[in-house]
This record gives sequence, structure tokens and C-alpha cells, in this order.
Amino acid sequence: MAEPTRYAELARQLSAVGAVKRELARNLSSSCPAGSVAALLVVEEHGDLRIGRLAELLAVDMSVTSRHVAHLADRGLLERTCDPADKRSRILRLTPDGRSVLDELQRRSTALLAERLSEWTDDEVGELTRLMARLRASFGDVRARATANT
Amino acid sequence: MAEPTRYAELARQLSAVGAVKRELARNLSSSCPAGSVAALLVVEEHGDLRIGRLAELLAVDMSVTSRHVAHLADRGLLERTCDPADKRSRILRLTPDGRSVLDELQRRSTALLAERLSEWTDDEVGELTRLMARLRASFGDVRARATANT
DNA sequence: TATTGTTATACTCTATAACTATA
DNA sequence: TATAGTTATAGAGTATAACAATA
Repeated sequence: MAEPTRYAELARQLSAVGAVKRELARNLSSSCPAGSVAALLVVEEHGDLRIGRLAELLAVDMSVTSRHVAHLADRGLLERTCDPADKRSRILRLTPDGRSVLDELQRRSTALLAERLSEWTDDEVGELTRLMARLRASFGDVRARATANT
Repeated sequence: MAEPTRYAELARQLSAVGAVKRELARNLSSSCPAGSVAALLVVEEHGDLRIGRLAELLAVDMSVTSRHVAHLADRGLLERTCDPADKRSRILRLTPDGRSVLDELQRRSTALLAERLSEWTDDEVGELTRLMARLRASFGDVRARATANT
């Protein structure tokens, strides 16, 4: 349990991190919208999954996810196959093209971060990444965890 | 200088942190839009400043900032006074009402984070906050630094 | 001429609600 | 009845471009 002022400072940094994301997005200027890329990344990270599960992991409404998935499928970056066990469901899978897009994006974001964070040590970058992942697990995955077993 | 894979992992976490921000915003459900609150926080943090400077710190276009500021001024949370040294400029200042809104929001976000991050130590929360602030300084403030002396 | 700020327009992301198909 | 997904609509956030006032 941390001191109360710690939480206020963290909340402020969370609000301010939007500036970093905007700068990153501007410099990457991908052909694929950022929201769709976020969805693609989750599919890559978690492997095949349903749309509802993807929505939980993204912490957005299923309707939003459905649109992103439709967009990605139209572009051939994602594959929607019917779930034989539940004909209402559709299983999402990354296509080779989808993987190419992510690889390219990763290559460019890595180069950009390497430039901007040249004064950071390996440990510092790793520590920030680890803590952000833990923040997501502690804070953002509540709904995802709650329904992960259904 | 960190290993290349570190940067890719950080980029992924930056993409995913949106989920945390959405969860936070949902649970706070402020009367004031998140974008305007972000602007208000920067004014509080940096003291009186011009709209152009605020736009740099937020890493958004000045037109966007102008709209947020107009919205905040309409609600009486921000004050726009003319700069005597440059009649094109307007100096922004937090009003007592603006401070009240931020105080209330801080109170609620602190309570929410305290609940979700109950297993984090004081040092861990502090370290994440420190690294996020440094990320913002290293990555996001490039344009802001470049024009800070003009 | 250049700069500060505003406004008009368009695009992306999101949520809510109504709907279809299946369980 | 309940659930998985889709679609229509509306609201917030942002960028670009055209504009007004001042430097």
C-alpha cells in the first residue's frame, strides 16, 4: 500500500502519457489506424480468440471490436473462422499479411524508441515495460479475468 | 542503450495502456471530458501559459487546444486574460472552480488506484510514476523543448 | 510577412441501443 | 431466455486548412 500522494502522481502521468502515444503515432504514421493495430497486437499476443474475449482484453465494447475486426479482415490482416463448437462465435487468427504489418510496425517503432530513449539503460526500459504490464494486469484486466473461464 | 527487443516490448505496453486509461475514465465518469481534464492538469502543473505552449505540452494541434480551452473557459474552470506584451496571445490561468474540479478528480482517482493497486508497494508505484514522467520527458517533449525559449 | 489563436470540416475511436442468429 | 456478434447512431478527440488580428 503506497502513500496517497503516489496515486495522484500516477494518475497524472497516466493522463499525460497520451502525449507520448500521439507523438509515437505521428512519427509512425501507419497505413493501419492505431485502434486496429492495438487489436492486432492483442491477437498476436494471445493467439486465436473470440471477438468478445478480444473486447475484454482491449477494455472496449464488443461493438467497437467488431468494427476493428471487420476492418482488419477486409484488409486481409485477420481471419474470421466459424467456431464449430458455437456457431455464434467466430475465431480470430492473424494472417501472414497481418504478421507482416506488425513486423514492419515493430521495426519502425523500435527504431524510433531507440533514438528517443538512447540515454536509457536496458534495465530502465525493461523496468518501465514490466511495471506497465503489471499495471495493466492489476487495473485493466478485471473484466477480462472475471470472464476468462466462461 | 537497451536491447532492441526491449523497445518492441515497450511499444506494445504503450499501445496496451489505453485499456487502463479507458477503465480509469469509465470508473471516474467525470462531468468534464478527459481531454479537457488533461489540459487542465497541464495548466495546473506548469502555471500560467499561452495556448500555443499548452498545445506543445499536450502534443496536440493548437486548434484542438483552442477548443478544449474554450470549453473549459465556458465552464469557468479556466481564465483567458490578454497578454499585455503580445495582444495576439492569451494567458491561461486556473480558476478556483477549476482547482476544485481537479481536487475532486484527484480524490476519486486516488481512491480508485489505491483499491486496484493495493498489492503494490509505495516504491513500486513511485518507480512507475518516475519512469513514466521520464518517458514523457525523453519522448514527448521534443517539440516543447525546441520552442520553450521562444 | 510571420505568428497567435479561432473556426469549419472530416476522420478515428468509443458507447448505447436495436437487431440477427444461435445456445 | 440468454448470449455472440453486427450495425446504426451519436459524442468526444484529433488534424488540416482557411481565416482574423497582431507582430
